[in-house]
Parts: sequence; C-alpha cells; structure tokens
Amino acid sequence: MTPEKVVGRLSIYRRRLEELARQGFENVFSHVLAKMAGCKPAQVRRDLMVVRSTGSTKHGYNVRELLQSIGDFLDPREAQAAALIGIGGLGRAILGYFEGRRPKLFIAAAFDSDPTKIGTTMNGCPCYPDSQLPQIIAADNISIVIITTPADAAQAMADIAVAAGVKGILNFAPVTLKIPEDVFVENSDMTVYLERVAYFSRQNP
Amino acid sequence: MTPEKVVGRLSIYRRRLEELARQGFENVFSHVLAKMAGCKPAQVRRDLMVVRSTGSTKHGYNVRELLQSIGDFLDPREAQAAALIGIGGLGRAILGYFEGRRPKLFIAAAFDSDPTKIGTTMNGCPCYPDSQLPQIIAADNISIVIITTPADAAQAMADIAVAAGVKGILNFAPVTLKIPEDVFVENSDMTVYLERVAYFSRQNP
DNA sequence: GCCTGTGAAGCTATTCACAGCT
DNA sequence: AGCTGTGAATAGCTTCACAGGC
Repeated sequence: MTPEKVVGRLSIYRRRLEELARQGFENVFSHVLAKMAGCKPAQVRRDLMVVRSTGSTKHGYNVRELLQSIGDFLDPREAQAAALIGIGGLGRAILGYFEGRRPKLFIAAAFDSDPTKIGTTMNGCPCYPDSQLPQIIAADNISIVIITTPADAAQAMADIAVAAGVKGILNFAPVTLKIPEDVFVENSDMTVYLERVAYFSRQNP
Repeated sequence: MTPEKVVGRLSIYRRRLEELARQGFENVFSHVLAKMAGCKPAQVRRDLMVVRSTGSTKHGYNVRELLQSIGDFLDPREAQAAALIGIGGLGRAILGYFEGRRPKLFIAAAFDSDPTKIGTTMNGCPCYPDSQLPQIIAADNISIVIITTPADAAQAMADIAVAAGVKGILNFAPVTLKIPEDVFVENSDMTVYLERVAYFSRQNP
C-alpha cells in the first residue's frame, strides 16, 4: 500500500501542477516540479511511478495528463462527504479553506454544542447540534470527520462518529484519540509544530 | 542532532505527563505512557534516552523528574518570542490556543494588512500593520514567525521575516516557501491532511 | 546532451529481544 | 516477576547513479 508520505506529496504536486496549468504550461520536468514542491527530482519521479504516469525525455511530464493521473489516484470515484465537529476559530477557518476546492471532497455538515450557531450556514455549510451527529452522518453518507473541538470533547465526539460508521478522522484537538484499528486517524497538533519550530530554530549557528 | 520525529513525540509525552501530574500520579511505566501517546513502549524508552532521564525498574519513571528533563531539553533557556502573520480565523484560533500555555514560548505580536485590526489586542496579543514587521521583530527579539496569511502573501511575508533575522517559520499557507537553508521551516498544510485522510479512509475493507 | 524510470545503495526510524537490576 | 536501557535486527524512505530513449 502506498505510504502516507507519498500520498501527501502527491497532494502537493497536484497543487503545484494546478498553478502551472493556470499559467499555461503544458509540460514540466521532474527537477522543476521538485523545486516547486521542495523536494528532490528523484523523489518526484519515484512518487509519480505510483500514479503510473509516464513522462517523455524531450518535454518531461505533460501537466494535464499528470493532473489526470494524480486525480485518478487520489480522488474517490464518487464524491466523499466530510463533517466538521467544533465550529470555533479553527473550524471556521477550515470551512473557508475547503469551500469548493475539490468537487469530489467536500464538507457537508458542521456540528457544535452552541445553540446560537445551530441552523445557520457557514461558508455554505449547514450547522447542526452535536446530538444529531449519528443521524446526519448516516443521512449524508459522511465517511470523514474533522475534529476541531476543545481537547475535552474530542474523544466523545470521535466515539460517536466511529459508531456511526466514519472511516477517517482528521484530529486537531491536542489529545491522543483511542480509535479502532480500521479507522484512519491523522493528528495535526499545533502545539507540537510550534514547539518543534522553536527547538530547531535554536539549533543552527 | 535529534530527529524531528523525536522532538515531536517529546512534546506529546510532555502533555500527557502534565495530565498525569494533574491527576496526582507520581510514576509512570513506559507502556502506560506509550498507550497515552499512541506509540510503542520501546519507542518511549528510546526517545527518553535523548533527555537522559532514567527510570527505575520498580516504579518506572518519576513523572515530575521526567517533566523536568523534557522541559530542560525542549524549552529555551531564555523565553523565546514568536509573531503571528495573518490574523484570519486560523490566526485567531492559534492565538487562543497558545495564550499562556508555555511561559518560555509566547506569541508577542500579530500582524495583518487590514487596518481595522491594527491597534487592537487579541488574546493578549497586540496587532500591528505588516509594514512594521522588521522593526517589531528587532525590538521584541522575535525568532519565530507563524504564517497564516492567504497563499499569495506568504512568500513576501516570509522574505521580510527572514531578512529581519527570524530563525524558524511555522507555515500554514498552502505554498512551498523558498527560504535559506539555515532557517527551519515547518509546513502544516490542511489540504494535504484532508486529502490524506480521504484517501486512507477508503483503503481499509 | 539531457531527460525519465528504476535497481541498488545508503540512510533513518522503529521494533525486537534480552541482559541487568530490584 | 517485571521493569528499564540498549545492541542488533528489521522495516521504511530517500538518494544515487546509470541504462535506455529521443
């Protein structure tokens, strides 16, 4: 199975290729894409092996074909719906971020415990009370949740989502979730990031 | 030099240990901490070798000592100041997140191009116009910036910050920054995370 | 000449497995 | 008996380096 790192880089290559396409470029060499993505040419070529796209010696890779191949690889066949749990500053930022970016992957519903938010629409996304999570996950066929609640609510929300059949969790709460093996969890912990930057910023002369 | 992964896990262990300390635990075994952090006991023990903390067979590690050792390792000797660039939803969320969390690592200033934000205080953090970045980085001895601007502003802000002497960048903008080797950059790209969760959520039977 | 595709080498990270301690 | 600390083994990732093609 394709490693996480590779899938992550494919996502990055895709966005760089979209820029290139917008600017009218038809072809790109591995060393150019590597520079744009912040990695090495050999790595780009190896990663692209997994999407079975093939370049030519003369012009490198065809931008449009490559976008197609990466899309075929990364995107679901049918559109995939996600839900956001916890409509704070971070949750709102994420809603704004993804609005209409990928037709095959969209945030279909947002949940919060605050009654003043319920019934409103944020960035085109309807807000529901936490209590409706199971019903709406089922009704909208939601397979992914993004958790942006405070730390103390995260596990309970995750449990409900998993019980309702969710298969992937993107967790921004600074806790380690206890989740069954067959559900994919990606943690994004800003405290870790900042402490790491602080640490390494002091290591260079 | 200590690998990034290890530094990240130390940050996680620390927060789990803080919970344990709050709950009154005095000692912890590697397998307990491993479960709390979502990794394996052998990895915990190996990671803890780098902070030169040493456990006992009978009771495992002493929570307070371990917190001390990790702090000595991770924290700067003098307090380290960061600046936030781009006061949108994400920026505000981050300000709220870090307010008063670590005495040795704090966000001293926030910057934005929107004049209505200038002069206000958010989560205890004063807001300045972008144009004052160099002066305030110098005046407050800021060594880290957190970039939460839209994609198209990120490189320009990063260039200014680097020119002003910043040594670490935490970048949330979905672009690959071109930055000198001696400045540490950590990228956190939510699009990548979500696409990855979407991809792997489909791979399990 | 300068590219891609890839076997093989080199490197990094994780996990095993056990000696040594209490 | 059950833990830590760690050499050694394994697994995973990146980079080299070159054959093959235009």
